[in-house]
Amino acid sequence: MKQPRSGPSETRRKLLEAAVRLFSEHGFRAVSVRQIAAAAGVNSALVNYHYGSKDSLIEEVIRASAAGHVAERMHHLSQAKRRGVAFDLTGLLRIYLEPLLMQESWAEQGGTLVRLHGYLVTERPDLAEDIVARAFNTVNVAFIDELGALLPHLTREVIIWRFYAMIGSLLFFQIRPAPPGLLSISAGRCDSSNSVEVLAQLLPASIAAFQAPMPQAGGEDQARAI
Amino acid sequence: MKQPRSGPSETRRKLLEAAVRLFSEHGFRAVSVRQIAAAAGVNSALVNYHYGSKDSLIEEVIRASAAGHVAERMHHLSQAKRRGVAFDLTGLLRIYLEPLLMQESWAEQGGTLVRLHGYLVTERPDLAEDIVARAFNTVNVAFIDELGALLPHLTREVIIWRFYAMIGSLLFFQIRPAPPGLLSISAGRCDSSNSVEVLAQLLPASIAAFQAPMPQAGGEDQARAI
DNA sequence: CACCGAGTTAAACACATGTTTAAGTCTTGC
DNA sequence: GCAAGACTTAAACATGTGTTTAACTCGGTG
Repeated sequence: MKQPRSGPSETRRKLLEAAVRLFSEHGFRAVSVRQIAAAAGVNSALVNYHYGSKDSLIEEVIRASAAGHVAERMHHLSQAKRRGVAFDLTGLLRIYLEPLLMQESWAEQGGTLVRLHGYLVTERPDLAEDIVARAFNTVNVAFIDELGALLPHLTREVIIWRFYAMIGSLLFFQIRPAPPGLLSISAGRCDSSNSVEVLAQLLPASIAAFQAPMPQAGGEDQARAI
Repeated sequence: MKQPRSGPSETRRKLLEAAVRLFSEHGFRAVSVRQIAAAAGVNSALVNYHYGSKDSLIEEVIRASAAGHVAERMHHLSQAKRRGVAFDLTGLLRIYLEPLLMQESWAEQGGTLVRLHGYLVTERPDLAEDIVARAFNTVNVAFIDELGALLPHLTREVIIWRFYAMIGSLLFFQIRPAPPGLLSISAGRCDSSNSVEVLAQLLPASIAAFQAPMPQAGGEDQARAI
């Protein structure tokens, strides 16, 4: 009646899946190794056996979650470039944001990767710089390059500032449950768990933000003027 | 040679100060009661004696940190309204953002309150809705009202979406150390620990975002079009 | 068959956590 | 002076953490 010994690294996969789900729902610090093992239905010593340590598991979770998305977005980008299509700002930002919000490919529910990224950045800044650089820098640089080509009136620095501002908004909207106050202040009419709506709101605002003129040099003098 | 018994609730104050500093630097989950007591130079049982529990201390930390800022911003707002001055979008957003970034009044270093808010939202979503509502809703609603008066082409919902997008960017830039990739991609030229620079970058982009036209109705159809 | 080694298990380890306890100290008001 | 009570202390408590250990299972190979 016993299952045939589940093929090598069958439980490895189950552990990774459980870890992705739990980490993306509650963060890295709030989820224990034992909870992950329980969710995967295996002994808790196995995460150390298969992944060495919790930190290595975290690293692997991000790596595995990011790989598919990065590939997908790079593919869309090069495809759009080849066809010479979608190279207005709207098309470009859509290619960047849509996979992150809709998550058609890798996992079922949307936003998993974005939330993992957010938790990593806030809870494990010691790991974040390296992991994020490895996982996201290439795709981010590629999009920043394209943004630079479409926005010749901006320096690269300003583009980077605005790119990160957009990521910040995206991360904030992906917090679960909703960012506190969003629902109550809007009387329930702004629901950030509706990814389609988030995209519809974020896109035109981000486009306008990127199209804004250069900030005036010497922010010092400006900033004091209140 | 012993200090005269430090007045009642002298250590209460020391505990709160240490908690604000440590929580805002490392988050709520990463800082233990014992670390706070050690930083305050008192016995670790005293945080439970004076504050009841770690959760109550967290609540008090946010409440105490927010009180000064909220008052300051409401004061600036009503003052500007009375003088009929600064009521373009730039002036309004400056009144909102400047105290959060510069933090002239309550604490020395900038961004403390913003980081506390960010950690609360990501690490303690169970406490966040209530605490944030009590601490920030009045000032946020006040600013959203003024934004609505200045942006008659937008519905209130859209204003709320864009307001929260701005808060998300702000939170992201206040992460310490810098959001991973910001420094490396920009080769060190974008430094989010420079609050003056953050304000100079965030302000024109947010202004443009608020001035953007209404998003087209029926985001569904739009969003699928890739 | 014997055996190797990858996989799995329950138990233990060493330590950190938030909180409580019981005894103590000191200030204050009567 | 002395009792009431706010405050402080070291120690213990109960639980949870990541990780390690030693025994064990079992399929595949020489």
